[in-house]
Amino acid sequence: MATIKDVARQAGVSISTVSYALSGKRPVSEATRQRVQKAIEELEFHPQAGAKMLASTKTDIIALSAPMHEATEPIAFMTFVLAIVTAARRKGYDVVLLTENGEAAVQDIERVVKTGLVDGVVVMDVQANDERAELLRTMDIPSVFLGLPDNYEALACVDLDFEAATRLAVDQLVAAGHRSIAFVGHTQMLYDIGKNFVLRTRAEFERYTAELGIETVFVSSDTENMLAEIRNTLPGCTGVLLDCSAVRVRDFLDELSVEKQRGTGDPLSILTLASSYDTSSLNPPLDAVPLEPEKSGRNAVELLIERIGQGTGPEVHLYTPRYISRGSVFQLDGGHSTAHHQ
Amino acid sequence: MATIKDVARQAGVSISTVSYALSGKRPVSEATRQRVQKAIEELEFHPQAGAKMLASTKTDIIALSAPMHEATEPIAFMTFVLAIVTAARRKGYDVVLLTENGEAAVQDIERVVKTGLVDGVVVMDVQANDERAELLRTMDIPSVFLGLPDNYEALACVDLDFEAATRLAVDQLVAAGHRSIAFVGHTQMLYDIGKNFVLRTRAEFERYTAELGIETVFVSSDTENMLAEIRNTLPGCTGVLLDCSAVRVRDFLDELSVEKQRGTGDPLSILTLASSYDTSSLNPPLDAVPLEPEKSGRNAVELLIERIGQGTGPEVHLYTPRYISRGSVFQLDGGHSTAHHQ
DNA sequence: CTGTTAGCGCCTTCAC
DNA sequence: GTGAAGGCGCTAACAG
Repeated sequence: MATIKDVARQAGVSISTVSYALSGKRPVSEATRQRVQKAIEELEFHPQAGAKMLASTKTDIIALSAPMHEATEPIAFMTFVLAIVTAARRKGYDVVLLTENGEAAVQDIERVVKTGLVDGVVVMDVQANDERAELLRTMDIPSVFLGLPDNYEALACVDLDFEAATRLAVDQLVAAGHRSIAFVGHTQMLYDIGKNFVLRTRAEFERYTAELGIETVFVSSDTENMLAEIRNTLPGCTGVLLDCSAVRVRDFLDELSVEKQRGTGDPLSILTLASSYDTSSLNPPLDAVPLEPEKSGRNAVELLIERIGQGTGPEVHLYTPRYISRGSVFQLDGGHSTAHHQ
Repeated sequence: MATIKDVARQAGVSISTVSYALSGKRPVSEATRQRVQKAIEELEFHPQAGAKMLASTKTDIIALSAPMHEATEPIAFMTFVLAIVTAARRKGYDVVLLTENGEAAVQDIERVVKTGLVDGVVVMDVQANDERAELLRTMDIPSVFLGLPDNYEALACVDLDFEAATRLAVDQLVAAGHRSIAFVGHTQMLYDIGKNFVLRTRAEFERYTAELGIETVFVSSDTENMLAEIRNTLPGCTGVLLDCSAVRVRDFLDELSVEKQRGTGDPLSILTLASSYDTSSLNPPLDAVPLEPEKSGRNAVELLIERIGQGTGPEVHLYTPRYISRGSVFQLDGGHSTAHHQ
């Protein structure tokens, strides 16, 4: 295995020149940098990760705390992980994946940080009362939360502005003339374990619709026949906001299609909220206020790396929701589709 | 940050004694080991990953090559990743996740290996003609493939025993009285490019049914209407073995449901072979000889770690198939469901 | 712009 | 059963 010493000898320069040619932390003349480069290639030199870590306390590795549990949604999980790993690699970082949850997640983070394995931590699947927030607040290592814990003091977080997203969705329905709206939420378990954005979304829906004087009903996606439940509880309902898993969205559409075949039930305007899955290939394609995992994942990594370099203070980045129109929200009176927005 | 030196001083022993107390590579008297342990806790000592790597060329990290592409199935991906990370952590290893595919996947593996970041590599989503096989064959680092590439010479692989799985599936149908069985295979392309397990499964089906004197027909899942093809070619057919993609399984069930509504066609016993997807939530739920990601993922990691320790030769581990009964295979004569197996 | 050199923290061979 | 000491390969002062 070739070492930096071999490269130095081969290129006829000193060890430090090789090091600086590699890191760019000191100017190196073009001529010598070329000779160094040539030697590196000839010897197939690869800087040893361990030696670099030891000497510089930089590892070029970040930890991704992605706790997995019963309620983990495969598509969202995969999309986030892919976005984060891809963004990290683009910046020259590798990712160690931590999948434990609860107390074990805390211990894993503690371990990789204290042993100096990682330069920073990305926290996925943030709970309202997340134990990892308390840990990282006191831990003197850069971290970024993908989601907003209740107490986000002294933390860096990036998240969709769920309140704004909820209002945006409601606004679309209201603009189309709807005054009686159903909200299909997540499973009861998610509310119980205190998953933050799930709670915030539902709360904002209720607050905002009340403010607008809209009639509403909440249906959790544990409900066997969600549509029937809506029809029974809120007979005048004309719009539905889906804030649940991709699977249950599909189930809901199935129920709707059965209803349509039977010829019962008035048409419903439908849109999905905070969807991390693709709503364009559903039948019918659905309007959406998407979660955009790729975007937030990338943002989180970039923010983290910025902080690894400079170590700035706490900051919460709530990104503005976007509305994607696919024709599943209809004007209530005229029966026309709403204008298409971006 | 406490170093091993601090621990040594605090415990009143030498540095090497601390090191050996930690690694257990040399006997240490119970008394001193306790003093060392106490000092470690008091100082909150955490061995530095980089220093350990440099000195020992052991990293306690493995790479997981889990290429992600358009066709990646979220559930299978998540299940495999979880199984692998969990198994690795249990053995004291961290996992760096590599998500690139194609040539970039090869380069990523090369990089983490050459820089000495990892002690071994687990290869997921193995293709018939996988570029990573060629790389790792020549790479002098322990690796384990989750799946069998065409050329598995000099490699360690863990996979389902597809021959045994095929026989198990056939046995179930035969035990239920079926003597005329259809085999719905993969697309013709997969057979043409010579994908290993696909060929072996089909070949074993034909060999074994011939041995048992069973009447059969093979239908590739390229066939437009698979069911009609079976009805035409093998009118007496009473059992179907599905060895194709989840999508085509669903299509087949749809064809069957149409047939049932028309009232034509005798009932068929159905079961899936080597399914990595959930067959319990299909309609109807299907008997299965599953692929079992959790099990093979764990096996792969354990085999890898064994090889990191001892570096043995190539080996192919084919694990024994399991039969899951969900009532989709009926007793031919009495019309009773078969006994439920584990 | 380049070279010299002292560590980084731990492992491990050698001596006792 | 324990200690002493020489690296592992690289980074980053310090010195020109």
